[in-house]
Amino acid sequence: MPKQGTPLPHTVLGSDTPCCPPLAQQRIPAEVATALAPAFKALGDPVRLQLMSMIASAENGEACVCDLTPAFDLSGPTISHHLRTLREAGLVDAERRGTWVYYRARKAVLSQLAALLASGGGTTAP
Amino acid sequence: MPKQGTPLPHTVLGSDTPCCPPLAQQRIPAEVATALAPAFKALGDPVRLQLMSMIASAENGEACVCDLTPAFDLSGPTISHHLRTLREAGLVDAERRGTWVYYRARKAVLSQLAALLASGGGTTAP
DNA sequence: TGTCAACCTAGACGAATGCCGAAGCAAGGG
DNA sequence: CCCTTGCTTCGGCATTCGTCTAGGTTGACA
Repeated sequence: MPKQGTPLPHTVLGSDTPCCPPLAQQRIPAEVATALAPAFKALGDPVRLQLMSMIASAENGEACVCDLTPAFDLSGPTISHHLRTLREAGLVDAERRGTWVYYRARKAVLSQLAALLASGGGTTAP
Repeated sequence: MPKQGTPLPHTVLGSDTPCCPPLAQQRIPAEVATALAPAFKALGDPVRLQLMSMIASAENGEACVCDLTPAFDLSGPTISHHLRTLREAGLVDAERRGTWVYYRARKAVLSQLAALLASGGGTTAP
């Protein structure tokens, strides 16, 4: 294997995921839970949650790593690792353009997760 | 001291949490990320995600542990531990009624999380 | 009162996670 | 051509997580 063939891999949770009936409306099957849990787990860290927000709310829908890294008190490799986690959870896409690497949010997946958490019928009941 | 005075404690993420402007609309501050990440982390496990769904979609809005436990190939204490995690993340409430303990979903919190993930404006962008 | 059932807590252990520094690849100048 | 800059991967610790068995604590019932 010539070492570094593929530029940047993604994973899972594309469009083959069953998903989507609101969590509170119908008991979700084990398969769906197993497929979606990694996405929530990826969001279950303050740094990644901020990264996700910075990427998703960026001007052109994409953010450069060179803009993301200095926003934290963490080393470059650590940020890279968190971005990799987000990528492997299917929450973002990465693309290298010239010198820099840009990350882009997969809004469809975010919507999927939002729909799952949405209360379906009875919104709130204080 | 008779040891077990308080019945069952909850934690965090009640109504003091800032929250809510969609993640993709505006970069969320570190405090908010820190406050919300534990909730996502709690959902980042297949078992807890299923538990959450079973509780949230239960008939009367509440589910008995005695109904939850046999749905998994896990020991009772393990399920109890997962329920505790959900409780400490502020996602569910627990109440002991006679012999059984009932768990109830905090739909308001779920809605909060859903709103955060909702794409605000541009739903999907293939 | 004694006994049983339901559920939680405590302690332990392997596996995964978060962090870093050092090293490796890619692109763009001198 | 080499050298610098940007980002990722690699190898290592310290910490956290998921699971179990064992041992309470509470409530119901004979």
